[in-house]
Amino acid sequence: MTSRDRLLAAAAALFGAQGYERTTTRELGERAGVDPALIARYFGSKAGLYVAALHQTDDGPPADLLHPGRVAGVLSRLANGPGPVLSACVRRYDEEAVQLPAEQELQRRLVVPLAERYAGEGSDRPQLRAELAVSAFAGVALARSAGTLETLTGAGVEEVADLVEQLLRTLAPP
Amino acid sequence: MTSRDRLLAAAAALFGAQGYERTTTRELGERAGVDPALIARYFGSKAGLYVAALHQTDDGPPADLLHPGRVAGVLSRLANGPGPVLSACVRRYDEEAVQLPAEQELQRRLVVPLAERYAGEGSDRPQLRAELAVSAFAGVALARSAGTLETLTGAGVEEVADLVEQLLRTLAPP
DNA sequence: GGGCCGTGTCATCATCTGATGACATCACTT
DNA sequence: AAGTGATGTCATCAGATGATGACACGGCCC
Repeated sequence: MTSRDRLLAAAAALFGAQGYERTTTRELGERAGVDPALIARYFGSKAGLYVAALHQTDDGPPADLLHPGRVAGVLSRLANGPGPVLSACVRRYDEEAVQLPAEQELQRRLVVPLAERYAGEGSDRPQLRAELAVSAFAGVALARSAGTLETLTGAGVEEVADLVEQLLRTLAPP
Repeated sequence: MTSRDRLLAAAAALFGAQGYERTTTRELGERAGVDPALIARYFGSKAGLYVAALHQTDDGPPADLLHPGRVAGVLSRLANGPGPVLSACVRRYDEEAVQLPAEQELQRRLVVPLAERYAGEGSDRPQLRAELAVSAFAGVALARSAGTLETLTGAGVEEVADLVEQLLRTLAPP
């Protein structure tokens, strides 16, 4: 594994677990077992590394959140941290070079698929409903991984996923 | 208005709009028209000022989110920023002196009232349902105020409030 | 060997941030 | 007038952070 790849892996882990601002280039370097100056060499800047890491975990055309098991899947994958995409949903970054790509990923991976489902089911304002559903889901997922709400954090994935799916379905009236 | 009060007002505004870490003592001082060193004098530290500001906007016994008009009320009050309490729902603070009081305020103002309503309506796991409802609400409110999701941010308060109330009611099965 | 390029190391910079302590100012009391 | 305490001002510190540029090493081709 090249140093570049090691940095990408460290970025995915640390940015995902702690968010962008709270992750320092020194932490990234240490985690990757690599000199932090290599971030500048390979990605130009910390923001560049963030964007590269964002586009790295790109697994094909995304399924919408109401696809069976998807909510539980995302929730359990969040055990190690909220991930960069959901974090972007509830907060605004100072640097445009970070904010814009994060917005696009959020739309592409979560909002658009859900909006298409809602539209297909004949709901009005499918885009609004989808964005509302995604932000509600993000709230639950982030709160769960933040640990601020003890009962929510302690509950099982299936139990939470069930309730969340009820919510998402509520937004698609027949 | 004393300098102390000016600092409290600035804290409520800036911490609410930008969050704790992204607000500097110099900003607080400038906003209050006061020397930043006074923060240390009156509140001991930046964290002390945060906690004081948190407990300041303490308006009696809080109504639960399903109280008519409450969702819309909170949403419209969030025009100037997410506020310190909701922000605490989805992120964890490094300093315990900040994290713990924020958790308590969140429970007292939003979770407990809703849990009592759910319990009164005979739902099982009322605490879990309440925490899930609050975190979902926080996600929507924060996303709306962050502006990451354009359609959600652009939608009217009443329209969003209607949909959110549907969500909260979904969590209380008859 | 000699030149060249990809890779990595290191020292260092400019900036920001929270905090501190010395000092000044002013009102009020004695 | 002298003392005292509350209030405010200022310079400055120590630490962290992102970024940069000079330099070293190693492989490779001519």
